[in-house]
Amino acid sequence: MSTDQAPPTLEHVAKVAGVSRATVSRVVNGIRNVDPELREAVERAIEQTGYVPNRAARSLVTRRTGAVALVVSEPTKHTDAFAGGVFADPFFGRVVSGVLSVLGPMDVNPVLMLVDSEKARAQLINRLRQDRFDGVLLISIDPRDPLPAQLTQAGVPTVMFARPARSTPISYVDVAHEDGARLAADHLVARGCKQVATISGPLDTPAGQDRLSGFRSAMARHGQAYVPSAEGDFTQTGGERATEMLLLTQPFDGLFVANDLMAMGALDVLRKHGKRVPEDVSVVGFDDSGAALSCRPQLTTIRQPVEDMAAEMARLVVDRISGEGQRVTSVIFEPALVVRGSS
Amino acid sequence: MSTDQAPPTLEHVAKVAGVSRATVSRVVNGIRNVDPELREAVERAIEQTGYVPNRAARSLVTRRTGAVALVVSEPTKHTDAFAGGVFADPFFGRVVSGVLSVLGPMDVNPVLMLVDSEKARAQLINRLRQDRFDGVLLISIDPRDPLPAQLTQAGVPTVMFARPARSTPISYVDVAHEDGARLAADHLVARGCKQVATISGPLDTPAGQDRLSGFRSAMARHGQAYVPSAEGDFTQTGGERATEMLLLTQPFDGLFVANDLMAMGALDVLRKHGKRVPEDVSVVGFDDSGAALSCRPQLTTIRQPVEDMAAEMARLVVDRISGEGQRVTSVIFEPALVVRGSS
DNA sequence: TTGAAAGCGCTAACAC
DNA sequence: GTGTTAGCGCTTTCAA
Repeated sequence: MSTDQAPPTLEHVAKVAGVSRATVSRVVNGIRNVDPELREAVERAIEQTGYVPNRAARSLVTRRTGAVALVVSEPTKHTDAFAGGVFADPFFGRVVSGVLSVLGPMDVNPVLMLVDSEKARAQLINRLRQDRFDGVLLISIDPRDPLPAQLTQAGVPTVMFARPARSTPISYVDVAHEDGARLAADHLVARGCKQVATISGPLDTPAGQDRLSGFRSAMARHGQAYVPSAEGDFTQTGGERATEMLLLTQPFDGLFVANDLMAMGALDVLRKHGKRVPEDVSVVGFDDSGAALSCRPQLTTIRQPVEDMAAEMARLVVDRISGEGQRVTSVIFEPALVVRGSS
Repeated sequence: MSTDQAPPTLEHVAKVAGVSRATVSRVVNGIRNVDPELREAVERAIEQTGYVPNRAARSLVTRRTGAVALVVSEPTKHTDAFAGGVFADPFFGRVVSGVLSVLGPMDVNPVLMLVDSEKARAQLINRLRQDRFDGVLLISIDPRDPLPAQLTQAGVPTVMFARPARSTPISYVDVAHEDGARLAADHLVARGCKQVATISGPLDTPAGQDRLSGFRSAMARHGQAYVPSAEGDFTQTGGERATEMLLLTQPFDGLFVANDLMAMGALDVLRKHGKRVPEDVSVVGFDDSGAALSCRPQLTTIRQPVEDMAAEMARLVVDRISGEGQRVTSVIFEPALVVRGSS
């Protein structure tokens, strides 16, 4: 009855069932060529002993660990983890939630790793060489991140969340940024906006580029040839600064902001300048993050199905690991307009 | 030059260095009794071959995996992962960040697990019996969660984030809830509030209880014998409802809300009822979560050093695993008042 | 269809 | 101090 008794082994089960280790192994691994009677005997023995296979022993021979790494790759260490950092963003939790929803039931658990330095990157590569992970789920922030290319080259099954900035033969899931931007444009026009402007994300990121170009071309189709824009950095302060800039140039009655965090900043600045939202300026954000709900007025925004995307990302690695999905694949999700108070 | 060449083994290194496997093993594991010259030769050979120890092989013999589980234990599966769920809360990311800050450098990586059903719980216990984790970091939401007791009983080194509702001999980190509540009380009184009220958390949770009782006793010391209160559930809507209730009873010019999310809801309802914050009612929240910054006015709140707490939690498991910290321990952190616009 | 036996790469006695 | 050796628990040829 002691707690730290040695757990039952294959050998153990074999003895109880009166068969060889090999047979037990076959049953455990669901290999067909086993006499039904023996199979049943083995199953009873497993039940009886409470046998659970030892993963270390198994992966020593199979060279598979049944583990995938969930890697967050950030350019530099953020000193204040609270203010900066992906982790502070609820987005991270949503990814985790989506990933867990598919991996959990498969008995695969993601191992969390933060890569925020050269050293950490080397360590990750090492870990992979130790056979510690069968695959990698990668969230990369920095557009100049060498990690996607390194993982591809190392031959590690990898799937990214969002298309890498540098063109790389790697699988990823993403949202149709242009379509989202178009939804925003259509909505603003439908609300009667005559003169719209936009705050873009960093233009060295795919999301920054695509949301801007998508918005511009949609507005062009609506007859507005020129859309004033200011580049932001996806942070609240960045959104504030960009709004100030925009306010200096031309008047506008509609504003598309490339993410919710910046949109929050925009809301503040607009209020400070005596502009009422949505009466004077209609605002649309992007993401549908928690921020969209916590500001006043609540944000009309473009929803990214983050959990679904993360779930798909997990499915893709699992497929690649099992050898089913050999080719590099991308899965693009459609965003949706969520109308709230800001427009 | 092929990518999938078999990685170098101990044997390999031993041959290159001209010593036995045992010696290489000693060097790798930093055991002292090795001739400096040989040690150097071995180190060169390791460098040269690019050797990295195989964790599976190692843990097969040591019965240690060098992995800890980061378990989030929720009562039931939340259908809408976005709205509900711990993961949507930025708090989760902050915990992850803190945990990673100590585990990362130690080459230990947390394995993420969500326990939201009986089945998942059984699976976790199984995983532990497979020797897959050396320790567990547990975030438990439900006050009736049997997991803390189960892990204790199973003899797994476990450290919890926040004191368990059911008294259990288990290690944990927590914040001094009463002290935080006292800070809030002192602040409200200092701001000139004459009649304060409070919205508590669920009274079946330690946080709910302690913040309420701490606030009440601090107010008693300030001469306010009775503090009207309404019980909330730590959600924004819960905060709204509780505020409505409170507004029906007696007037108040100061309000302590047991967490920021509920405080946000309170802000909305107060505004709706024509109460200005902080002119008519001073509001203080608890947590200093992202929500505190994203509402208007920004929340004066009691800051929990979540990252530090999480980091300490990680240190505690590591100590317990290495056998240094054998006794059940608790580490309590002091909260701090953060003054912003709401009071 | 089943069993015997050879390792997977490592650590830890134990002998030298 | 160093090497030899016996496993850790499992999968997987290879014979039977």
